[in-house]
Amino acid sequence: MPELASPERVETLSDQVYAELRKAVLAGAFVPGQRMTIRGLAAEMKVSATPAREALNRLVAEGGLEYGPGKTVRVPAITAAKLDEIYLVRVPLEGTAAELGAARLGSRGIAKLEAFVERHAAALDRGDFRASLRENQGFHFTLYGAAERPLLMQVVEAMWLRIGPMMHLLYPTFEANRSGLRNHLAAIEAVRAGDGAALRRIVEKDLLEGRATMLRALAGQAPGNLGDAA
Amino acid sequence: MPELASPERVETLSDQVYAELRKAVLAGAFVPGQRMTIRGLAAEMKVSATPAREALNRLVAEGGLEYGPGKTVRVPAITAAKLDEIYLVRVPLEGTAAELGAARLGSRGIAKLEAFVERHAAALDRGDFRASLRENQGFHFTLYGAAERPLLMQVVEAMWLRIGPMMHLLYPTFEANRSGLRNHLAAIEAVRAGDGAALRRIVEKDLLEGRATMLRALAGQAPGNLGDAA
DNA sequence: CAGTGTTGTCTGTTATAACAAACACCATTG
DNA sequence: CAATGGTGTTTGTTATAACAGACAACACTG
Repeated sequence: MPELASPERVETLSDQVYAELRKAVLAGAFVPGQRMTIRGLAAEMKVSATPAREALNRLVAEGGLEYGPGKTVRVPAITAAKLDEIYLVRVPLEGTAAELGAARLGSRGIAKLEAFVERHAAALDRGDFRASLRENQGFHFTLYGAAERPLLMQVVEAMWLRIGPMMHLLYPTFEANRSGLRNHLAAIEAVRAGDGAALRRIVEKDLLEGRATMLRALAGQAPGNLGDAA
Repeated sequence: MPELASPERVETLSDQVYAELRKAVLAGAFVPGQRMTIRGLAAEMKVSATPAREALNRLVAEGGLEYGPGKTVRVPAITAAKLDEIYLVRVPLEGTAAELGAARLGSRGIAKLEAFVERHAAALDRGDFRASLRENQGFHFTLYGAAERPLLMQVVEAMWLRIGPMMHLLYPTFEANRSGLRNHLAAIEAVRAGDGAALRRIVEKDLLEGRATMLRALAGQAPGNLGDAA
């Protein structure tokens, strides 16, 4: 037996299209209201309609995309109510994930968190917004991932997927990002101190500040909202 | 214009198969470890492979089914760790949903809850286990649904979907169901009193008692577990 | 009798074609 | 010039066929 590599797990075309699409949504690559077509996606990814359709439907089932009028698929529009609801779920779950994760992060894990904070700061310094989002995301997911609770993680990721398209709202607000950075530093301190309750409070604060920033941006610059509110 | 009926919302075959399958999983109609094939489902529902495959994949994306070795689809197996994780999510979210729902239930809503409790009791009295599960589910979903938070509801439903296949574990334990009934009565009292905090505590108690019952049943009668733990 | 190779069936995957509905555009008509 | 009709294109939906891999059974061979 020359190779021990995974005997299962064949990456199907559907999986690849889905993964690509998901990554794009998570990174905020699409603007809310944007319509996506099966054949359009298929052509772009050089596959037939079947895998494209499947990837689209899978993402809709997960909540990253939604059905518009008829059966067109589009990037969900933003409303304050939806944003509130997302945080209604995020706050308790990510608080829990952080607490559980902190207990399992070794010094190795803490070092990874510090590296994320460092790159996050650097990205902000050079004004690279996309990179700062990526590092922010990496920090959170590393912390939560240490909890090794796949279901919890899956639900949290589903929430981030919905937040993705809202990210473009934050482009102008670098101060909020700076504040997030400070929260991350405080979180690392709490992890070091082994103070789970404090960590939860800090994570909640971090999330709620982000929520406030988004709500402000939403109220400010989106009187004519993109996409339908349905 | 002779008819004002919904001009959108065409129920596709995929939707129908999906809805049917989802209902079955939620009702605990499948035993964990059971394998399902695309063509088998297609034949049973008298459709071609395409809608069957789509329904299956949609349910997998939602977490109600899972991929086994290769790419076979099966009903997820039960482990204590998974059960714990489900409740890690359920407890805070359903507590929140209950609190929000209670504030919006009118006397009309309270009457509906009472009706569920009454039918629940009747089902237990005549030993109709399936009906008792249905009434229990109806009680919870009515309470949560009043909150009118579709996203919160969606996440909660996804959790119930995973619990569905475990329901058969509870067949013998009618006492636990009786206890659940008492919790529901207490919940109605808390709703009447407008005491959200108390309601949350009662809901949490209800859930954790159910969790304990399931863990006990799992430890007792499943040394040789069905399906793979993967 | 044990082992091995072959074959047939069943699996999911993917591309494709036929279909109906929705939509937009454009020409024709009032 | 405005309204209306038709037409062609694009949409998602579904069935189907071709395909490759997995698996089991069975027969053949040692």
